Amino acid sequence: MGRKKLEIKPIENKSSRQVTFSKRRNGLIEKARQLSVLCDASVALLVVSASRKLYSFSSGDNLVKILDRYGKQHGDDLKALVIQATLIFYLMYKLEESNVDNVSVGSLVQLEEHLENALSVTRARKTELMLKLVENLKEKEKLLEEENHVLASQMEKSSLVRAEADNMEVSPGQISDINLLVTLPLLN
Amino acid sequence: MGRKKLEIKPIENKSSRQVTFSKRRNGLIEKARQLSVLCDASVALLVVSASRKLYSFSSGDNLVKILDRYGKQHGDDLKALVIQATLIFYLMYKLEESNVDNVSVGSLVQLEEHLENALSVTRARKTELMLKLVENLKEKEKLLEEENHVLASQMEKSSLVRAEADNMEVSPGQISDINLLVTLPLLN
DNA sequence: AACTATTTATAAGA
DNA sequence: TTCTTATAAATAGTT
Repeated sequence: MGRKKLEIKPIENKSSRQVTFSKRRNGLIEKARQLSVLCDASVALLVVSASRKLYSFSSGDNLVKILDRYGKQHGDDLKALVIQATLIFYLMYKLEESNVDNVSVGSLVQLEEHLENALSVTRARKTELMLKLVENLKEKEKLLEEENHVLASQMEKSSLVRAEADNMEVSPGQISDINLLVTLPLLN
Repeated sequence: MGRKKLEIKPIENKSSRQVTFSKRRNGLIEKARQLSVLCDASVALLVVSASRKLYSFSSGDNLVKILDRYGKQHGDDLKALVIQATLIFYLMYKLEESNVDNVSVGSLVQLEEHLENALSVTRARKTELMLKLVENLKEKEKLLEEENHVLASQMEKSSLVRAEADNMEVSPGQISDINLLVTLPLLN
């Protein structure tokens, strides 16, 4: 929306990229603010420029509450992780916003609690996944061993059949289907 | 931008609020995407509706790298906390994005590491703040004790002065400045 | 979900 | 950066 239609692809010219960034960043933050006010929504926005400057917006205190409720409503572990993380993000945003010297011990204690929670959820999830992984591997191992066993016994049979074939004339009809099935994989 | 100018204040009507939320949320996410593409910026956006549904956007993998570099450039503890949190937020967003069953043990191990880092930074910061707090309190205590001491000795002097005044006639010139200074606070 | 009259955002220029 | 302005884009109210 300007004098010309702009394709959405990286802007090559450095100075016009800088100008566009400045304008659109402001626009985006304003839009985020409007959405939160108009629709009673909680919005957290984080923008990092190419030159590594950090810009952010977050709607009021109710975010923590809403996310907390959201977390309770959705029992899923992984979602809970996201909620935890978002809480932490939000808390830290608040910490950054306030003056460094005004950071209360209380907020840090709260933050520590959130981190510990997130950590324990993460560990539980990791353990669960690893147990599943080990189980799967054991099952695979078992199947492979069985297959091996079958193959070995079939190989034995097959060599017997070959030995017989070396020693005597056999009509085609006498070669069993089983022996065919076994010998085919052995060709690979 | 519509048939009428809309004031930026909470929309009362439930259904039009819902419709506006849906439209503007999509618009916001699209704008976030455009900014990240046009200007080589990293953007993370999180929206929680009044009905507690979660919508989010995050630009590509480079966010982790950029934030990491940003963190190194800005040594400040508190900023580092924000970076850590943002990393966690980003990681968890990525986790949510991928299918639950596809979450690798590796990502969770990585996440655990990040959480542990954030936790230790938080603890260090908390300890530091508490030590400062204790120091400040001790200093205050010391000052108050000194003040008390001075006041007590002055009270003693003052009562002596009063006793003298009760027992003898004194000309105005004989009341020393020191005694005046002492007696004035005692009037409060 | 579409439509469309308006408002709003913004690209280019200064 | 900041302002201006022509134009593109978003969207409020309507169907």
